[in-house]
Amino acid sequence: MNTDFLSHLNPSQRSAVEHYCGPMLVVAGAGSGKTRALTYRIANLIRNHGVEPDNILAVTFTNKAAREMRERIENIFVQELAQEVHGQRLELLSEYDQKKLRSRVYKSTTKPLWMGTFHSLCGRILRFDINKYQDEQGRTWKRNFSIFDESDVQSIIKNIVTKQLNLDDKKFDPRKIRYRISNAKNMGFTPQDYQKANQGYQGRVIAEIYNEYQAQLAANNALDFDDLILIPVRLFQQNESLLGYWHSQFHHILVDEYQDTNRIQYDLIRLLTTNNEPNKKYWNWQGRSLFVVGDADQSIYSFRLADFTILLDFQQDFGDGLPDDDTRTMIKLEENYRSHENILQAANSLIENNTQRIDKILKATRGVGEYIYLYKADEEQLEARFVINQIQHMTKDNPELNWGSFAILYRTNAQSRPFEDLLIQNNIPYNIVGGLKFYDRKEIKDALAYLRLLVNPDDTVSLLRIINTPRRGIGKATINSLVDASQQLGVPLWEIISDETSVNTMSGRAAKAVGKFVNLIQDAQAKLEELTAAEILSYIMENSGYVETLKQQGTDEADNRIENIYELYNAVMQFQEDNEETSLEAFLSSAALASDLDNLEEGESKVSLMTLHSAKGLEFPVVFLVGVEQGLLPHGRTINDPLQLEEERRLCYVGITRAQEQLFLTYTRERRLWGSREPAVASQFLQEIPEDLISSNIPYSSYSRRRNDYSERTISNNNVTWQIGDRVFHKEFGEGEVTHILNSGTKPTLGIKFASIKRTKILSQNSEMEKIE
DNA sequence: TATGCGCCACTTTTT
DNA sequence: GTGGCGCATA
Repeated sequence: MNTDFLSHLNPSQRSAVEHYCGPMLVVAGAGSGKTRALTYRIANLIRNHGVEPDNILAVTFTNKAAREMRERIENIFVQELAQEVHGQRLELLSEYDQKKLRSRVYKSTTKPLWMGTFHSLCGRILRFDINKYQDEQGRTWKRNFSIFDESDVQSIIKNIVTKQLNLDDKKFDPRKIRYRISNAKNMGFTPQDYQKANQGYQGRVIAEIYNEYQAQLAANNALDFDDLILIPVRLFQQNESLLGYWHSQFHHILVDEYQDTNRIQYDLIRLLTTNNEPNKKYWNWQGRSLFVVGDADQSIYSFRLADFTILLDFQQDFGDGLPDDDTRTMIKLEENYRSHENILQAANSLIENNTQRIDKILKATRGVGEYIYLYKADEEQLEARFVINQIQHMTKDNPELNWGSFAILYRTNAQSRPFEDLLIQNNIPYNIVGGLKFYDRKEIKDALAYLRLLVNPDDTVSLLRIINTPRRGIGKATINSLVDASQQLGVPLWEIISDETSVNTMSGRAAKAVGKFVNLIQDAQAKLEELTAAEILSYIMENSGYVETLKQQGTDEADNRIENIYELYNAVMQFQEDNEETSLEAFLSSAALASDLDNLEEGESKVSLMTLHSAKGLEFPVVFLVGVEQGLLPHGRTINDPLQLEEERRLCYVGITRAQEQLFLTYTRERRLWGSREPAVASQFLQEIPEDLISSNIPYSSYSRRRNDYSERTISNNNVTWQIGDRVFHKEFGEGEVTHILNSGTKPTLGIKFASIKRTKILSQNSEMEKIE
């Protein structure tokens, strides 16, 4: 058995990769090579244990991560095949031979893998089996279901609140209700469950809205994001033989970013792993494994009910039934291959302030590196000016850096604007993740609505979106009477308008317009079999007059929209090239689940701008973490809740650990919020980073300024006065010397160098330590 | 029936 | 500062 390809893994990575059957938790710190462990594990299962690729289920956090992992696995096998078939390295082969080998590996190995996000994988399962599902009210769905996006969902809920139930949308804010419903689904609650758990008027009303919302989803033959996971779980709970089928399909299950799974995702994994085995500890691991990778310190999605205690409980949940031995079912990866030591020390010191964590320390492998630079700007425009200046100078002086080496990370999307403005002014190419997504643009949503309607005529939301777009003389009055008819008969709107007798009851002009629209859709539907998805798109955009109407407008905006539609056409073409399953339906699913991050191309020479959440899993040579201020990071909404504050700290930790070579932290004196200027205060997190790691002598800046704003010489608390140089005795760490005094937060804090530990400790003064006089 | 203007709330993070 | 929505007007 050839295991050569595992030779460049470190011992911990290697034992994770070579673990065969049974449960395994890999606690993988930032930059410790967890993606590598996952990819090599999958390759190893196939290569050395003869596991069939389609018996492997691998859950990633983004579509992009899935794509990258697939490529990496493909490379491993293609390289090996090159040796085997041609006796030389892949790079030395002709392009034709390389392509041939790739396509062989793709067909036999990477394509059959079940790899993707929870949402995309569940979507795939539902395309097979959703017709077997019935909810507690007897509602059913068909396999050509639509996936509604957030704005579709918002407008449905708003409509239920204000129109159907005549409620005050101040008291019942549709956004908040949407959030409640989403949470309920992520807990696995039906409307009835929700009402049981939330007694009283509020609970009753929300349960009623939730119920009506479900009814409308069913009427549209549509699902929301949460349903994609909730419905498979319910389906598996109600249909034993179906669960049995999928359980025996997936022999080896891998879950990345396990700290950010929520209850319903956990339920799904548990069902698939154990076949709904009631025993608390699952034991039947013959030929099976569950391999999860995560880092509780990087759990940043609790707002969508991610719960890192699921990770902490893994060994209890999936113990192998043998006497407890932590090391058999857990491996820690603590060696960091990404960042310089200064950066890691800053990250370690920061995260040590959290109480909710497994103790884990990142060990540096890459040398000390430069100081972390801290910069205070007068206001956010100057903060942006500073960052862009640094980027320009650094690229000029360091040939190894290009625009793609830099990332600007922030807490909220709204902070991106000043950076974007300056990047545009200075002709610096950039990629921004978030903001207005491609698939959220009006013209793209319109085009997709046409396509959705073709595939799923029950999708009334899409139908209403485009029935009079472009204008074709079907006015409000006409639409209202048709909608009334469909509601009275309990029949989808499309059935009403495509039925001749009901159209005949309308005025001649309206009837003619509706008839023409129905013909347009039916003609396109008739072509679904013979034309490709891309051809259908261009057919419908042409024959509906959509593009023509834009052309007539002749404005820049209209031209832009036309270009975006071509862009969509290109996206469909690309999809057809990349995937075996090229149906319109498959394209629509992937478009609905596409995230902005998926378009971020690595290797492009562009500065990256994104939120800290989006940056998870990425790395950059130079990182600017901007807006490190109280109210922003930690965010103002979290400051009063200790648990949420810890999550903000983890978010800051994620930001810091993205940096490979160089980290800049910036904040401002004053920031514009909703038009008015507000004074800003340095983030409390800055005080948790040892001062000797930080410098304010910024390399390329005339703005450099001494950093003494929050460093005092003495501090008094509980009648004890501390100054730098004082000796202390600490219960746990022993003797040490005060090296820093930090005094701008709520609690006075000391930096202390203990003889017993290498790093400077940042501690608030408490009973655990005494001053030695 | 289409357009345009003014008002409101909005900013936490996303598959 | 801005995007979506409702109302008034031609």
